[in-house]
This record gives sequence, C-alpha cells and structure tokens, in this order.
Amino acid sequence: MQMINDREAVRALVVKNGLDGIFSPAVTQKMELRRYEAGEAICSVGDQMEGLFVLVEGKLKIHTLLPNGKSMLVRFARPMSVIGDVELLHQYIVKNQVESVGQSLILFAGRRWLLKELENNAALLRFMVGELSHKLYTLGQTTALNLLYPVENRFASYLMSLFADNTGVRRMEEIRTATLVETAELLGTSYRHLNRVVRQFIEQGIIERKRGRLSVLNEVKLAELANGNLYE
Amino acid sequence: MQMINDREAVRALVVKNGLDGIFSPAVTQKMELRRYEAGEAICSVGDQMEGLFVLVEGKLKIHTLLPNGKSMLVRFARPMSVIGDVELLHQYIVKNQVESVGQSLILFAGRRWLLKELENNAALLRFMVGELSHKLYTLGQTTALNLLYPVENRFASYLMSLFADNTGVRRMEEIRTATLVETAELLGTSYRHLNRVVRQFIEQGIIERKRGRLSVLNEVKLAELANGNLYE
DNA sequence: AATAACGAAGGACATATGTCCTTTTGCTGC
DNA sequence: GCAGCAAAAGGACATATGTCCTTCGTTATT
Repeated sequence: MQMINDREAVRALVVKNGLDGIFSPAVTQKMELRRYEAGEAICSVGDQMEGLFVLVEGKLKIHTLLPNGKSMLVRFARPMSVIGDVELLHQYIVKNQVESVGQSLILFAGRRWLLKELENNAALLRFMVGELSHKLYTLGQTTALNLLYPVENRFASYLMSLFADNTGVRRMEEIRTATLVETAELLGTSYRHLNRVVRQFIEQGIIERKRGRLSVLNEVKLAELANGNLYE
Repeated sequence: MQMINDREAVRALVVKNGLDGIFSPAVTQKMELRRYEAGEAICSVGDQMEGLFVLVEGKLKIHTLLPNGKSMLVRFARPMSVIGDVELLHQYIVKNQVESVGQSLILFAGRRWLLKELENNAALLRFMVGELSHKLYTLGQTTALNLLYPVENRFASYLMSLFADNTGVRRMEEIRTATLVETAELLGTSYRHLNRVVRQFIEQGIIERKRGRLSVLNEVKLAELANGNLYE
C-alpha cells in the first residue's frame, strides 16, 4: 500500500464522489489517499478495523475464510463502495478478507474521527444506513445464488463479474490458470471440480484454454448460464 | 393479526424496550401494537414494506424463497428485533418471508412517520446502523454455515435454535413431522434427505420418533453437532 | 372390525461434488 | 534439443444430496 500525500487530489476525489455532502470538513481534511496494488489486502480476517475505506478507483474482492480453510466469494466492490462500515460502530472483528483486484485508489478515514462524527451527523448516518441495507439486501441474493445453483452457474456468474465492467468495457479477457485454484476456493468448491466445469465449458465452445490461460469465446452463452446473477 | 388498541400497553412496551430513547414521541404515539398468531406472516416476498416492525415478544422465523420454489432459512428473531429496516430507506421490495413462530407481539411504526424522522434523528439512525451491521455480520455466519456444513450439522443447529430459548427455558420439545417437510425446505434440502439424517440421529440416540413427532433425547450430542452455531 | 385414503418412511438410483493420485504439459537450465 | 521439475489436467472412487416411486402405518369412514 502506498500513501499518496496530495491534499489536492484528496479534495478532488472527495468532491467528485460527493463525500463532501456526507462527511464534515473535519473528517475529509484528515482523509488519506492510498494506493493498493493487485492482490494486496485492504483488511484480513481477525483485523481490528482502523476506520472506513472508500473505494474511488479500481475493484475489490471480498471473501470469507471458512473454518476448514476454504473460502467463499462474497462479492466484488466497485467505486463508490465503502469497506469497514459493518465493523465501525460495534468495532467488530473483521470477518471478510478484502483485497484489491487490480490497482485501487482508496480514501481512508480513521475511526477516531468517525465515531465523533457519528454522534450527530445525520447525513453520514443515513449514508451508512443506505450502504448497509444495500449490502444486506444483495448479500441475500449472493447467498441464494451460492446455495441454489451448482458450480457451473456460479462459475459463469464469476466470469461475467470479472470480465464485465460497469462502464461496459471488458476489463480482462483472460484468466491465468494459476488463478483457477483461487477461483475454485472463492466459489467454495475444489479445483478438481472447477476443472470439470471448465472442460465442459470448453466442449460447449464457451471458453478456450490456451497455454494455461482461459479466454471467453461466447459471452452470450455465459450470460445465460449466469442467470443474470453477478457477484456484486 | 390482531390490533391491540391499548395506548398504555404501547407506552409501557416502548419504555420497557428503550424505544423512547430512539424514536421521537411523535412516532411512538403513532405506534400500533399487533398480535400475530403462530404461523402468521408479518411480511411476504414481493410486499412493499409499510413501516418498521419491532418484535417485543415471541419469536419470528425469517427465510428466503428461492427461484426454484424452495426456501432457505435465514434466521430466527427474538425480542428486541427489528424487521423492515433493510427495506425502509430505499423502499426495497421484501425478499424474505417473515412469520411468527408462536404468538408474537409487535410494535409497528408507519413508514410515513419514520422517513421524516430519518431526516435528522441521529439516535434512530445510529440504532438502525447498529441493527443493520449486526444483521450483516451474522448473515455472513449463517451463509458460511449453510455452505460449509452438511445437512446433518445444519439440522442440529436448527433443532438447537428451536428448542433453546434466550431465557434458557426449552420452548418446545417436540416437532411435528408435518413440520419436517417445512424444515427440510428451510434447511435448503429435500424431505427425503432430511429423513435420512433423522434416522441417523435416532440410531445415535439423539432424537426419538413417536407417532409422527420427534423429541430430543440428547441435547449435548446435538449441541456438538451444531458446532456452536445457531440460526439466530 | 374391515377398508379406503392419506401422510410418513424408506428403497433404488441419479447427480453434484470431494479426495486422492496419476498422467500430461509446459517451462527451465544446460 | 533434452532431462527434469513443477504446474495443470484428468482418472477413479467416495460421499452428500436429489428425484422418483414403493411400502407401511395411522386414521377416518362405513
């Protein structure tokens, strides 16, 4: 993680994301701008959250670590998303791993300043209620997706989530096979089984395997399999 | 559902549950006291939430209805719990079925009064942030439980949740077999499979089957299987 | 009491997924 | 280009769970 000491940039990002209408100047003036590299962790299970993280650029991957050592994908976060809102008030211990997918820019506000702010800043509180209820609402969807659909559909949803961007631009068209192990974990399945599904997709001409990399050939079929569900 | 027109009772319950420190008198004076009978629905999927429900007595069962017609248990709610907080701000469509397990007493506050209240009642907002973050936090647990553990353990957790009360008193010791079908749905499995698990439990002397009813014999073993997880 | 009707329990088989191990592939250094 | 290694792919079998249908027991009806 790299700290970017550029108050002007902070101010610009705060305004651009409408955070000036939510946080008091006392807080925004203390905000830090941080850059995280691909794969870098924003927070890990067991951590004590030091504050609130606002993703302003990039993408984050959020997943739980299950007791048996496996993990399960919870969701991806895109700007403008907040991390740490769940833990803030009750100072819960972090339960979900959060890491940067590519390079990400994040505004950080320390807990110390926020708790004071939560005393009577109705705008911030309303903002948090909005964020939390949205997360709760969508987590329900994801949960149902995970319980209801077989790996085949979940993997399709995963690919759609990776390749599609909110701008409509495809961010990546390939997925390194090394990532397949990780992907399997995220989907809550074994590499072996995911591999079966991969082969099945290849046979159906949906994806292609090339020197340890996968590329999507038929985005339409993929979307069908994903059933309109995305991990976000 | 039966409306109980007793302002004194409302006031007493408001005070008893500390709601007078959260809602303005304008709201508490408009609150309704409602009684729901066993099995009665507080809200159903697709509903538009009319306001906030505060459970002050009894127990509620919350579950999703999955696209393929099956359902999955989300959690049980005990006093003091809030229903409708997720949907309130964004006026989301109800996605989880909520029904009374036994007889329940609920305080109801209409959306109309609440939205005004949310403008600047920091206490209410903080209360909601607390509720929402707690729900989000625990939903993660439940999700993991559902994905990670086989039906055997989930069923044990379910039984523990049904039989144990926060007062320590066992509420019920029997479960009608008719309910087994429903229970299977709630656990996201088939009646057939649940039946296998039931038989297995019987063979292990954990429960007993008598004229279409189940009773718990060995609560200790059950607790072990539940792994400390409860659906609440 | 005999019987019909219905709900409960269980058998048989299919499918999804997990575990373990073997084979194959691709890459590295010489 | 080849030996050898490590990663990737796949085979074989085990387990969890789903689906469908049959058997069995209880209860209501005559």
